Amino acid sequence: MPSSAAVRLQSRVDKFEDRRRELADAALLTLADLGYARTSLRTIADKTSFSHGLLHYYFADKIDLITYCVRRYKDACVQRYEGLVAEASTPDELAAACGNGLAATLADAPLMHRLWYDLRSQSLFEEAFRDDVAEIDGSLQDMIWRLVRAYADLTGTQPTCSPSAAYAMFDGLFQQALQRHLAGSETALDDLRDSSRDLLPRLFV
Amino acid sequence: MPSSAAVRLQSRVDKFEDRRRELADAALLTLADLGYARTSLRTIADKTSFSHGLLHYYFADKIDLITYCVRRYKDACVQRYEGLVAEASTPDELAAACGNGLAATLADAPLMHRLWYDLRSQSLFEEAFRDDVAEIDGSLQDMIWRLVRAYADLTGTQPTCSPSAAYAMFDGLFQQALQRHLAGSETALDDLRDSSRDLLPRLFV
DNA sequence: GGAGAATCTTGACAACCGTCCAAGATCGGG
DNA sequence: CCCGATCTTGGACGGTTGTCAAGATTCTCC
Repeated sequence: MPSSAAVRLQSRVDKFEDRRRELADAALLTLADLGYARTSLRTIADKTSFSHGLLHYYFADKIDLITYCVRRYKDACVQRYEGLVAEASTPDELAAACGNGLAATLADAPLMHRLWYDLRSQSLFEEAFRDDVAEIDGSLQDMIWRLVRAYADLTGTQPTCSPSAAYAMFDGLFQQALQRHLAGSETALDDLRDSSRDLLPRLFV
Repeated sequence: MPSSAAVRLQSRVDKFEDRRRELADAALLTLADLGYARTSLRTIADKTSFSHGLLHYYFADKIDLITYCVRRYKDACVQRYEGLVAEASTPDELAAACGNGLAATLADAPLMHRLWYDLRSQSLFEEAFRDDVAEIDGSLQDMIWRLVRAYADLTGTQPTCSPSAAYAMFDGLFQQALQRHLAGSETALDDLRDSSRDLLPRLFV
């Protein structure tokens, strides 16, 4: 049983963490709208009801804030996608679910994905982003690889490419679809659905 | 035969264009080093021997400068890659040349490619970049598709994916390799070589 | 209920940005 | 050689940024 001091400490930490989440969720809207480079702590504060000092009270700096935001979102994203893909019982069903899942994920919150790619690009320049980006990339790669292995189980065959290559190709399709979708293309989502459905079997030849 | 006035005008325009190129090439070094968001016209001026006013004399604004720079580089890049791939006479040779070419391109100037991906990400937020990015993307997609068709000719088969999907997948591999290469991975180049060599035949099943 | 810690607001600060401009340097044709 | 066009410089301006600290407010616990 924890001491009462420990309980107090815990609840204080929880409260701090809750508030962080609250601020992050509010900030995420502005961040997703304007992107990393164009968003200042002041802009975020103006668009919410918080003061700019408060953000600095809960987050060490801009980098701390944005990585917290994106990490939070991507976790939810992976979890959601896993659900969409879990039910397939034949290879074709799984391939279709893969395409549908990616298209649905993209359609659901394109601006969030845009922010993710923004953050990943920034990490190529800003050392401070690298670790968090690598971790998110890793979780996405795992997500894709679970999909590939599920397909392998259903077909009784073995994939002929590495996990990172599989992730890279799906990611390329997804990123291009996002780009076209945001540019107003009507067919971007359907193309993503088709091309990612077709990609899955290609990984086994 | 042009009038003497026209000759003078022409030479003046040429001179202006030459100077633009000269400034752009100098700016490109700093831009590739720091990325779009972190680079100001003043920083560029400091790192070169030009004044910041001069940059503004030859380029309307920062966007004008950076798009000019990247477009200039990517043109050279496409031309170079085409040469590397032109000589293959069997499907396997072509696939190998494809992988070697991409790896060589990446190894040659990773910072330039980093800048390109930075620019492309910014274009998702900044309307002003869209047209130039779309044009560069188009030329890269054409480059890849010429490769795919050459492979089709050598094998006597037909590709089973769209030009944009083919480009997206190669681009995904390339981007991931860049990311890992810059993070210090020893195997990134070899992995790119292998995975892109393997990708080519996958597009025909 | 009041002392002390926490949460939050507000304003100030220096640094930096893109832009613009006036004045000096340089060049080229007459 | 000189004059006007072109090129280049460097500084001034208004605006924005991240950071910080001092004070106001709220909460917690005795």
